[in-house]
Amino acid sequence: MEEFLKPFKALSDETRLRMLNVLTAQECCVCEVMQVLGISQTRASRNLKILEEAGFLQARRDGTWVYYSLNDDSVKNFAAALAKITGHFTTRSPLFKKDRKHLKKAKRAGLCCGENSKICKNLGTAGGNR
Amino acid sequence: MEEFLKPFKALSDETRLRMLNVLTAQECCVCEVMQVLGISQTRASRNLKILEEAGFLQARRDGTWVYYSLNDDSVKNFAAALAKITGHFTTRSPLFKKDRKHLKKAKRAGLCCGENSKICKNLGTAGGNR
DNA sequence: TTATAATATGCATAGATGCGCATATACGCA
DNA sequence: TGCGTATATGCGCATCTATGCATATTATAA
Repeated sequence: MEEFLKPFKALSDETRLRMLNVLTAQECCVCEVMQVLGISQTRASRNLKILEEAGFLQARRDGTWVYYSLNDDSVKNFAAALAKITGHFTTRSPLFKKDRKHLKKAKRAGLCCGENSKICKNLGTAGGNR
Repeated sequence: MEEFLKPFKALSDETRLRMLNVLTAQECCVCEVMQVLGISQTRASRNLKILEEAGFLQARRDGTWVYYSLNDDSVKNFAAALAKITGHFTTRSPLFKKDRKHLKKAKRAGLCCGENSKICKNLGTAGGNR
């Protein structure tokens, strides 16, 4: 997965949002999370890991237990970045930059609409590159 | 889908992030988006709609064309909410509130670990409610 | 070293998601 | 009213995701 997508994917799941909600209040071990949310051990462990790998959580081992806690800075930084989609994410992915370039070059008149509509259609069908 | 999940889901896709990136720069019709990103018409239309339904975009019809533009407030509000996961999202979903309650009631000692570990295991296997 | 508890992970599967194709709909114009 | 262009959508399929089950791994203590 594209690296910059990770945090977005991590947040797109109810279980994981519930986890953040709980961990915002206090650090918890896997065991506690699973009980508070009423979910299985596997589910707790896996989703905590996903949040950790996205940078939102940090893990701390204490004997047999692994305690997860919110990386508050990470959440705030991410939120701040999101607030100004422009620029920030652009610098993270060459694809984003390219899109911007395309946009600049394209004057609306020439881009689509009117006599160029065939280009439009061709593009539409040309795909297949899922 | 849970309503509060919508914006998160909407942001968890590369195509849609690219769209936001472009629409941040200027309002575009579907036709333009598909050409700038080099994607099919179907794909453009569908994903723009998803972003719109999540509240990030607004659509404006002008004759045959539908122009989409960034709802900047929406993005900023969402980002602000995300920055303080605590509280804000809690008020959006009863499930979130419930989790918090569980957490408060539970004293760490009694929650898991040690002699109560069986409860842990039972919970783990009890599931089946995917 | 062996037993036990907490956590992580390989594998299989049901459900969600993304997208192309074909087609429907919306709109302007003759 | 009929036609061309732009956009939306039903359907089907390939892929991704989340999860349970069984099992491995890590750590503690006897």
